[in-house]
Amino acid sequence: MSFSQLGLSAKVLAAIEAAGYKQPTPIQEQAIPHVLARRDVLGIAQTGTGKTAAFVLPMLTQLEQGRARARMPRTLILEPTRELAAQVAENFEKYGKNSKLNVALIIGGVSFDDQDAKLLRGVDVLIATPGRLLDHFERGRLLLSACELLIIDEADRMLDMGFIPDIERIGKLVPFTRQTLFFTATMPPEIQRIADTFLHNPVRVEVSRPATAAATITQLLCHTGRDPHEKRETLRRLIRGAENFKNAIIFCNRKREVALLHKSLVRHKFNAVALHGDLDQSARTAALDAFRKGEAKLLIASDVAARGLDIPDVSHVFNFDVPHHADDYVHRIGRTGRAGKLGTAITIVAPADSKSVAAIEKLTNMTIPWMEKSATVATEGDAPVEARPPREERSRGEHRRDRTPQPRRQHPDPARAPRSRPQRDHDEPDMSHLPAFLLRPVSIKA
DNA sequence: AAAAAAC
Repeated sequence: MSFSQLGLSAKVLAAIEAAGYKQPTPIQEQAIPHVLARRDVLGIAQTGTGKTAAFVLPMLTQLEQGRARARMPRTLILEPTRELAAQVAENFEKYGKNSKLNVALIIGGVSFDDQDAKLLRGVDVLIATPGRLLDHFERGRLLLSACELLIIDEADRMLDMGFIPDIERIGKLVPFTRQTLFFTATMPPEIQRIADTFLHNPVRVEVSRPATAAATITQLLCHTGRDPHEKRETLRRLIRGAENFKNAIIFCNRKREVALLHKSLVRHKFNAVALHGDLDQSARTAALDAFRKGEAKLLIASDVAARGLDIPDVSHVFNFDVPHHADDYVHRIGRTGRAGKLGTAITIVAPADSKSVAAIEKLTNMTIPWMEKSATVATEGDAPVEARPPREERSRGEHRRDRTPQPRRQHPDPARAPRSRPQRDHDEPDMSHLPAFLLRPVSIKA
């Protein structure tokens, strides 16, 4: 099957070829003809399946005819996060360079007036997060009565984030006669109910999880203590020892922890940027840009970056914290091993996390190996000596007395290891339980 | 338990 058989316009086919794509993915192959036939589509697909192009490409073909009127967008795409919205906008740039379409990105955290000016000029494609869209609507800067196509992307995530009331409200502002595309990764009952209210006689298109996800990602667990300093030390050791390292996303459960860890890594001369929802939008965009361009090797992030972000070449994902929700784990590690590339996902597990790990193993239906289990026992002399942290860090509540390094024996099952650790009589972590490949130092550009 | 999203 080739793109030329799907009914796309010549301009769009030329753009696809220029982008270097040869073959449609299963979701594109199944959805594009229905979208072009103006059917409603219920798409069940994860990110990484080519879902975005499955609606961008036929939209470009459809929109070649007709023209937008001031303040009346012709199509509307709703996304749960600002970064995802921006990413969809980039797709229109990429495939739409032969078309003269007006694309507007309507998200929070950036100038309202610039967006307003764009709306006034008339937009063919409006890509929005719900809050800012409703803001424009309430101020009377936007009418949805000429909108022919509504796309709800990442519906299950919108549900998680409590956006469904906003989405339902927006749905009522768009004419009943519109075409609707509804994408979700999972189909819990609540999402099914919402899909039923939004869609009329939809075609159901379902693709399995990208086979790439499980197969190309090496997953590992690494045991650590509960002390934050020790966790950070474990992380630094994992990064320095990572095999085939190119870059990494490091996930934390809390925004505060993202900021803290980012500071600490920068102090340790790592080339790191941070991304979470409390940063202003320019900082968020700058961080993501730097990471995408390879200027920053480490991206420390909250779950704002867990789903959908498409960075084709991430070699490692580290979970600094075990996610509380097992499906977040799946989304986080899916940031690596993309587009057929190999990836490694290492989760740092403190004693209190065993329940969360069990839930993840249940969901993924696999036992994730502990790094210790495949250990090649290294002698003390083999372990690289880690640079002593700079003074500032030691003075920030992380004082520890200098002690002679002592090898620590690993409990056979770290999840059941006694909670009270006998004594902390080493300044450097014990590396004797690590496989040899993790002990090889890797230099990271500062 | 937390993240995300509007001024």
